[in-house]
Amino acid sequence: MKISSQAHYGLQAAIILTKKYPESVSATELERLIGVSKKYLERIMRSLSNAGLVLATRGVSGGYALKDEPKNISCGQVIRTLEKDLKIVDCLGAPCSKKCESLFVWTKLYTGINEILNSISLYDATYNKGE
Amino acid sequence: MKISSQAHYGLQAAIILTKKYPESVSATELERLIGVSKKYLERIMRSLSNAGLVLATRGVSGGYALKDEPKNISCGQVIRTLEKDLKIVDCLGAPCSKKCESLFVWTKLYTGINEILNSISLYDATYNKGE
DNA sequence: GGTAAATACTACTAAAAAAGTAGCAATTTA
DNA sequence: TAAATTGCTACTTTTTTAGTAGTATTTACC
Repeated sequence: MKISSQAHYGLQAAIILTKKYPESVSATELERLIGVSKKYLERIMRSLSNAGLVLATRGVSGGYALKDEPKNISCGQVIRTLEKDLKIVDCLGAPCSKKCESLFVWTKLYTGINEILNSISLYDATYNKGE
Repeated sequence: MKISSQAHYGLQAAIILTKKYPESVSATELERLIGVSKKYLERIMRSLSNAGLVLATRGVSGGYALKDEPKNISCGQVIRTLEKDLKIVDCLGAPCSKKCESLFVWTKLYTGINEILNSISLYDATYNKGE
């Protein structure tokens, strides 16, 4: 029940992009700000780019920028992209062989987690911390 | 962000104990019902017993029984016991070295997960599935 | 046109965590 | 005393995660 380092770094990066929005930020700069290898961050950012949340620009003075306003992107979108859709148990899609009686609980938990993360926009995560 | 097999099996077992409450159920019978090795279940049940949620009785005709009424035990208690307190990121207790800006989100998520699981009693998990 | 700075992609390795097994000890009932 | 049960601990195997490395491609600027 741990958040992966990719989701952790990815959300940090998204918050950084929020602060710079609509400018773009290179992996080199993210490395400096977050303290993780550029190569690893590149892969994370590429996932966010493939998911359509981030716009990647190549070449000198390129980098990564949010593709939409920070109020229109949720933390859920970022985290689901980097965390295998947050399926907390395998039997959420296909029920356990041994008619898993606890499915009700996992479903409620899964739904709740998604609601929470969908309700926090990147803007909120960045600026409304006191709320 | 996966639930561990221990928490999964443990909740299934707790639901079985709920159905039999206040009778006790042996690991051998749990093995038959859940389809996982008795030895593994013993360890899981021992954790629940050590946590004070389950009463373990040794000897012939012994087994495991809920220590309190199913309405008074929450799924949160069961799952926190088997899932290292659900601390989804390490920096929940001690903040990241790199002043982790995403902590706000993880805190909200952590709180929400606990609220959900605390709000579902074993009774609910067993009988109120339609709700 | 060349060079430097940037992302894209894939394959690989190493470390950590989780899952599950095995064996023996202790307890209890009959 | 025997059988059925939980208690404990150490071990092994498997899976997952984390992180690295190398090469290709694109772009801006001189």
